[in-house]
Amino acid sequence: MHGPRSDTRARIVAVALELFSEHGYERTSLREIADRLGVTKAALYYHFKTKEDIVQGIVAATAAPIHELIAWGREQTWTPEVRDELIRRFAAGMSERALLLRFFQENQPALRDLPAGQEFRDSMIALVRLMHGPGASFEDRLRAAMSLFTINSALFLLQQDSRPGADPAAGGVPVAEATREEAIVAAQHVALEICRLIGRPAPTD
Amino acid sequence: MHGPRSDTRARIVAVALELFSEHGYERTSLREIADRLGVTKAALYYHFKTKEDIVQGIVAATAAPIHELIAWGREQTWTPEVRDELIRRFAAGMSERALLLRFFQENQPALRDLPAGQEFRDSMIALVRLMHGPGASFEDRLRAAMSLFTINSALFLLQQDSRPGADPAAGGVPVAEATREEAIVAAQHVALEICRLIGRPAPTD
Amino acid sequence: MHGPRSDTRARIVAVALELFSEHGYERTSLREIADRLGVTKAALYYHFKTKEDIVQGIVAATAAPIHELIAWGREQTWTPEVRDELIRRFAAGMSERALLLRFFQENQPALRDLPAGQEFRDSMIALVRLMHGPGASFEDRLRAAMSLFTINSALFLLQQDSRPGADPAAGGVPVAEATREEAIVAAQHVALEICRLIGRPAPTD
Amino acid sequence: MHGPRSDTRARIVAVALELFSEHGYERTSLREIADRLGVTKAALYYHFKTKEDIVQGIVAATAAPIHELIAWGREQTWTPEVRDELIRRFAAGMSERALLLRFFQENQPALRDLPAGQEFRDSMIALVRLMHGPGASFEDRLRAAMSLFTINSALFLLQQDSRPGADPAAGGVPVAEATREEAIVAAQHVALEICRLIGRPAPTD
DNA sequence: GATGAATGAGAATTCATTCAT
DNA sequence: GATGAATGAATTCTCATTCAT
Repeated sequence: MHGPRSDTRARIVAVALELFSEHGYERTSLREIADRLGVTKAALYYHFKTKEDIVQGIVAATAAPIHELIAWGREQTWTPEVRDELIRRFAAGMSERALLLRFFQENQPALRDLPAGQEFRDSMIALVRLMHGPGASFEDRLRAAMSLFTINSALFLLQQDSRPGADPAAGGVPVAEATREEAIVAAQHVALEICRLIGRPAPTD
Repeated sequence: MHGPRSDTRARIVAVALELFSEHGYERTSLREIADRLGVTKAALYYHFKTKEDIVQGIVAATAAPIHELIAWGREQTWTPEVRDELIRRFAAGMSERALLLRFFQENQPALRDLPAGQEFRDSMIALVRLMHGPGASFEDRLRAAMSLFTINSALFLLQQDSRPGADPAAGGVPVAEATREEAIVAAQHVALEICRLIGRPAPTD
Repeated sequence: MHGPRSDTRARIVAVALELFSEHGYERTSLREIADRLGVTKAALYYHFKTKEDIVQGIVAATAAPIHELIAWGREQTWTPEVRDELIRRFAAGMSERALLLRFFQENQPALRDLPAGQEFRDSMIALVRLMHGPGASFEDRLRAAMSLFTINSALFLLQQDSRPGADPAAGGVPVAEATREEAIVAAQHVALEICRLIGRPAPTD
Repeated sequence: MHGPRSDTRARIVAVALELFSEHGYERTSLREIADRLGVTKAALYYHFKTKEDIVQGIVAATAAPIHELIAWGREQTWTPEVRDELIRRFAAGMSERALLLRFFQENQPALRDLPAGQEFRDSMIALVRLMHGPGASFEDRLRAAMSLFTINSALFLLQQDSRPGADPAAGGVPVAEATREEAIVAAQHVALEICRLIGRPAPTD
């Protein structure tokens, strides 16, 4: 082992993720990334072959926990407890992965054709399958998916609530302001609730 | 009445929505839109001041039902039945609005600064508020949001399942293939289930 | 006679001159002219074949007094008194022609190839010749030209003096603020002074 | 010393000034500049952020002598001799600055809003103030301005005289053809004459 | 006398990418 | 490990102009 491949490489990945998730992949130019790092565009090309390659780098640097989670899930025999544990573990790393999740959710068009994008979507699908177990109906697949998405959505909702421009009169009701920590706890609660609907008969509408 | 302002204008909106939702806002050039319509780029500029203005046109042409739904919701006094009815009505138009919803979900970075984007987000937030009623906790807001998102996500999930490249071995289990109609029914089921969690105490994890 | 060819035509000329002299020929689009008149671009094309044609229209509507002045000058036998009278008459109409003069001075690149531009320059040259009379040296031609330009420049200078952004410390001295009327009087004074230098031997530098 | 920042940068400035002063700022496209240099448009953007920025570059590369002249003038106590010396020094560099002066005189609309344009006008105003000294009347300011303009105008007049299209019959008199050198000498003569009018009582018209 | 709709040509600008040093 | 200089391809947008009605 010879330590990190290079400090700069890691810094590029970090800054790129930050800018991609904040302003979007297409709206972030390599110049912006280079500027923020205090290097030139050409330097980026020393570390990455293309802009798309930086995305690959981001995934490589961040996706390990999810792969581990999937690997773990595949070793287990499906039970409701395993299912709940999947959600808990998925929620556990959420805070660190928040940028990544946002990046993937909000940049689908750019990511659709990228290997990194495919890979990420496959991971999500794999997680969904692990959650609902074998032989599930479409309805159960949807429940499982929504349970996972809950984790992703909580921080998004939190952000909306604290958005300055938000129309306070909208809906006519005041809403509870939550902290980031409360949001994470709530996300896990709700996600568990939802995944426990799996296998239940649907309500009669 | 003087009929449609112009056929071309409406056709631009339709084609733009189609391309924007399929390939993304940034990846769709005005040339592509014009080509598909059999007109020149300059013709687009006769009808819309800027590319962003086309988005505004899309919203103006599509958002009416949602505004009506919000207006209806504001006239009602909140009850669980009203809440369920909101979901049903929201789900009702889903098929026609599928492109619009996808467009908004997958192009946040481009839409964030656009008036049309703000407006759409405000609409969603307003719906969330109408769903959970006054004095809701963050948890209940999250439940309401997830209930709405379920409608948006069902078609997304359906699409994944039928995606050619999908790794069949992923998760090790076969999944039920659903038709578009079944997906819509399932979406409403699950959305109702989730919104009925509103007000319940959270599970002990 | 059937009166003015059309009211709109005259209004186009007036508005165009105003905008051309304020923002420049190239920076003024036909849309701006049309908008300010409350008509469409296409309407302009009913009255004028091209944008350049509007310039021709401006000249046709404004240049008569200068042509008359030239005609008058050609009828006279040159004397210092005739020369002075040329300046006086040229200065007399200055206020009304201010926009036109400014337009021609500040838009040379656009006007260079236009017939209207040629014509205007020829008029100026003709006036210069009338001022210095036959057999003049280059120096005398320059004196005559500067005498004429003085009229053009006075309003320009006045405008600079009253410009808000003008650096008051520049040059370290306060300057006398003049009114428009004073400027016109001064212009004629100085122009006469200068044209009276014609025929004098040059100073030994 | 690290030599010229880049040869290309300087060549861009030179070619741009040439084309801007010959065909006008608006009528000169970046493609023309690039073509004449044998580079691509994008290369221009490597060296200058915008087209307007090239103008800034032109000024930066050419305005030093004028600034020095102003600085020198500010150090002197005003006397008629200082005033005359200002004109002489201004005239001295005229030949090299001819393009620049023409560019500024004939492209006012484009330059009006540019910092470079403001700066240039301020320089001219500053020179005028230095020429007439403290406590001048508007008339004296006008004399000072005309004296400076004489330098600018001489080459313009020369060019008119040698213009092929010039109507030889105009004014009915033949004119003395001058060489470029004679024009410069004449310009300084006449400019001095005019500036010596400063402080004189006006003629009775 | 005028409009609505459209075009063709071209402009400025941006960006990912390359490569010699 | 990195830079300076440059490119090629595209993009959004503007404008004078046309023409059927």
